[in-house]
Amino acid sequence: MSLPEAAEAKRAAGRPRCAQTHGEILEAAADLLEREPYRNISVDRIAAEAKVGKQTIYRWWETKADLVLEAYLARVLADMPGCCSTEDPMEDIRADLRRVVGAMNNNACSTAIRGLFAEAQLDDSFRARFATVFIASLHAAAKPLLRKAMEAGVLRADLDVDLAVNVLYGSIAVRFLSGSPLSAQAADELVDFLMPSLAARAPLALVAEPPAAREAAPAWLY
Amino acid sequence: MSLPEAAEAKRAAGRPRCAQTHGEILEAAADLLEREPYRNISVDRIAAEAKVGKQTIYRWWETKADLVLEAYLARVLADMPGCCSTEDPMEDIRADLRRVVGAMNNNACSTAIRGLFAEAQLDDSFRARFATVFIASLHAAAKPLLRKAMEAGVLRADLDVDLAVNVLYGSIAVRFLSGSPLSAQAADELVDFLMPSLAARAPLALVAEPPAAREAAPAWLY
DNA sequence: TGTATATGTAGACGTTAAGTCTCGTTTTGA
DNA sequence: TCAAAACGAGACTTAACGTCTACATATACA
Repeated sequence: MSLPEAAEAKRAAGRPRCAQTHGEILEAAADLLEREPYRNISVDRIAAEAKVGKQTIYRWWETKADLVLEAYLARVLADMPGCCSTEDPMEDIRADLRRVVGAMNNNACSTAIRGLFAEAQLDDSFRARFATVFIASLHAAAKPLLRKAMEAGVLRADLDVDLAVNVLYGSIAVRFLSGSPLSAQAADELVDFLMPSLAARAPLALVAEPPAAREAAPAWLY
Repeated sequence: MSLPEAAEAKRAAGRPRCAQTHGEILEAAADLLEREPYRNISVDRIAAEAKVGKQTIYRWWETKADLVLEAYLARVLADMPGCCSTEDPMEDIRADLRRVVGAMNNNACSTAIRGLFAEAQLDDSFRARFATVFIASLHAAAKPLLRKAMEAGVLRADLDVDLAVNVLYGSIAVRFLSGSPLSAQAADELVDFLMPSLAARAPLALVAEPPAAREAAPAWLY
C-alpha cells in the first residue's frame, strides 16, 4: 500500500487533460438541463452540444449521472442566490428552505434533481456517490444555520441537527419527488409546524430520552 | 362527453380478457421483484416468467412502471403485517412507522419502491399516477391512526394531519431514497423528536397562525 | 530531436430494453 | 357460422449507454 508518488503532482507522461474541455462539457450539460427533460438528455447530445468526442466525456466521468451531478453542483447550484444572513437566525433558516423550494421550482434544478434521484434508485454505486455529494452538500449548507440558532438560544441546545435537517428538508423533498406543488408559504408552514420540536425550552417531558449521540453511520447521511 | 354505455358492463364483442392471465403476470412481476434489481426486470423477462405474450402485458398496463406499481400493491403490500390496533394510539403510530421501515428493508419492497420512484422522476405522466395510488395509499393508511390519537386527546386536536403524515413518513422516505440505513429505532427516535409538534396542548405560542384550511391542491398530495 | 504516452475528435459498434406490430390461434357474443 | 377481441410467440423499431477503433495533437523524457 506504499504509494511513494501519491502525494506528488504525479504528472504522467502524455498529453495533459484540458480543463477547458472539461468545463465546456459541464456547460453543455447544464444548458441541456435547462431546456430538456432528463430522459432526452443523452450523452451523445451532450457531446454534440459541447462539440466534444463522447470518449472524452467518459474519460472525465464514470457515468452520465456523475456528469449531471457535477454540472448541477457547478452551475445550477452556483447560480442560486446565497443564503443571506440576517440578525434573526430563524429567518435565515426559513430563507434557506424557501431557497430550496425555489430550486425545486426552477427548471434546470428540478430536471437535475429528478434525474439524479432516479439514477440513484437504479444504481447502487451511484446512490452512494450521490449521497456523499448531493445530500452532504445540502446538510453542509443547512447545519450551520441551525447551529447558529441553537447558539442564539432560539433552538434547543441539545437539538439533533442531522435529524432536524432530515425532517425539514426531507419533508420538502418527498413532496417534490411525489409531484406535489411547492410554495414558499408551504416552507414557512413547515417551520411553524416543527417549531415546538425545534425550539428551546422543550416544554413537555414527552421526549423519553435525550437524543444521545447516534452510532456508527456518517452523521450527515440522514 | 356523453358516454351512454359507460355505466353498463360494456361487454364488448370478442374474446373476454382472462383475469387469471392478469393475475399470473402480477405474480411473475412480484416474484422477480424479490430476486432481481429493478434494472434487470425487463418486460420480456416478466412475460417469459409468466409464460405470456408481451403484447398481453401491454394490453393490461400502459407501461412497465404501472405493472410494477400494481404488483407492489397487490402482493408486496398485501403480505405486510397489518397495523395491529392496541389501546395506545401512539403505539399504533409507532408500529406503523416501524412497519414502513421494515418494508424498506424488505427486498421486494425496496426494489419496487426504488423502481417506482425512479420511473416517477423520469415520466411526468406516471408520476401523477404514482402519486394518486402509492402516496395516497400510504396516507390513507396513516391518517386514521393519527386521527384516533387526536380523538384520544394524545395529539393536538387542530393537528394538520396531512402535514404530519408528510413529515413523519417523508423523513423516513428520503433517508431510504438516499441510501441511509433504516432501523426501527430510528423510527422511534423520529416520533420522539416530533412529539412536541404533534402532541396535544401546544405549549408555546410559537406557531404564528393556526394551520387554517389549506387551499386547492388535493389534501393527501402532500 | 525523436519516441512513448495520454488526451483530444469522430464515429462505428455491441448490447439491452421499451414499446409496437404481425401472425396464427382461441374464445366469446350475435 | 362469423366478426371481434384476447391470447402466445416473436420479429421489429428506436434509442440510449458505454466501448472500441482510428487518427491527430500535445507533453515528458532520453
